[in-house]
Amino acid sequence: MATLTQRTERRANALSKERIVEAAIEILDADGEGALTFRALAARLKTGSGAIYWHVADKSELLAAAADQLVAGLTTGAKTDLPPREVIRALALGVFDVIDAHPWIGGQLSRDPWQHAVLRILEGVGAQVQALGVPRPIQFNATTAILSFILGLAGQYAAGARFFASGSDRATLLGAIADKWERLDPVAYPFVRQVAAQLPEHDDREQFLAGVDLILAGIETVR
Amino acid sequence: MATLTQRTERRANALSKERIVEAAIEILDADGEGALTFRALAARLKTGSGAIYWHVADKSELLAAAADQLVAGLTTGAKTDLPPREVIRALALGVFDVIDAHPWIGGQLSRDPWQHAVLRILEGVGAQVQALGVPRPIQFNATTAILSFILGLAGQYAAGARFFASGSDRATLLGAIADKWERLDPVAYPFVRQVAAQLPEHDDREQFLAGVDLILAGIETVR
DNA sequence: TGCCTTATTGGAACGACGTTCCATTCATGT
DNA sequence: ACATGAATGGAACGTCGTTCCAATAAGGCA
Repeated sequence: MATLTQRTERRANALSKERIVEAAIEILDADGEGALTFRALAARLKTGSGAIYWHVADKSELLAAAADQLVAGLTTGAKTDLPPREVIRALALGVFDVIDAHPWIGGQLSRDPWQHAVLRILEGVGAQVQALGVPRPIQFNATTAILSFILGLAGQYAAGARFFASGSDRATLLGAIADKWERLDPVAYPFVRQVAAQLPEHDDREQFLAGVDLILAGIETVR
Repeated sequence: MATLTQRTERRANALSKERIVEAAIEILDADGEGALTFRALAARLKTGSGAIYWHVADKSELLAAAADQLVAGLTTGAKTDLPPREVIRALALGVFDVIDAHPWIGGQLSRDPWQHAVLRILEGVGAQVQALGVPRPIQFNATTAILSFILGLAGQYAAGARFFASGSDRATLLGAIADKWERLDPVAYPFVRQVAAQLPEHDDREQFLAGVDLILAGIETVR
């Protein structure tokens, strides 16, 4: 164990999984998903790409570790003094805000449902579903329904970030899509044409919360 | 227009977007997402990769076209003689089955929510939500809730396909994950530990349908 | 019929990526 | 001091999406 303590300080400014993940998050936040390469990472850490592989198995492990670090900040600080329903809403909104602040997480979460970060969300939601008084046989289904909804939105949000990153501002691009929707065939796409007007002005966060509430309302009908 | 007709037959066995998309789907179905490269596509079509770019802008357009072709088969044959609730269930199950049969579509749908294939699903669900008698202001939110859930599951299913493709059979791998879940810290992960046992034996399709029903139940509370 | 024009083709080449490899460095226990 | 092994850094490999361009082949036109 003395060996272990020494091992972490063998060199000043030693490389470590923590420092690598930290640098990865900085790159991802600053320049998006596409900017995270082992070359860019090595440059930022002033080392070679080979050295990184001594601490991290591959890129997917690195991304999973980066996502887990940010999701952990959500689930460990959860409050339990609120009613379950409110805890779920707060947790879901927390995930939304993390994705909003770090859009690359959206892609990462929806890409691999078995990473630890997703497990944290599953536990956070599941415990509250249980506390909600949902019968045990359907707790799993109810929880994964909420989780799937969250991950679905995560993916959409990440795609949005990729899209809006390219130059023009959000309102203009959404307006362009709304225009396209309005010019669709009225016979084949009546609904899409109708909601096109709401697209540029709708609030993602509000819409997300509405979805969570809808599922919660559904869960309460079987409680 | 004569020119146009001739253009399509200028050469025998001429390359076309249709033939390219068809070949892409064959590769994707046979060997999965990772197998679709322009080199593999060119080899199957007995041409060069450069020629493909004459008919298709880039890989994302190709994937979107492939996904759209399979989703179109679902939404165009939709029945309207059933109650809206049943049409939504049937449509959702249709999407599930397409993803089940072609797991690469799951990744593609969740990666880009603005592709035409997703628009088709949005229209299919939205029209029925409308028919369900949902008040107009919340039709958009209700529809995107269902859509997000479907896309979330799509992403998870695609990840599952990637995972299960690697060697071992599904039951064994799920059992291994369940084992890992059961060995988690009982204080931090009580819920996950409890549902671990259900993991290897649960039916994805049934769980998916349960989620759809949950959201539908929630929608009916605001109808 | 023979040329000319242009859409289309096929494959070489480019730059970037994840990953592997390995000679080198450096703190440590002897 | 010196041998050991963890850790490093950068070259090199194979593959990918994409670009580029010389070669081709099928009309229209003389």
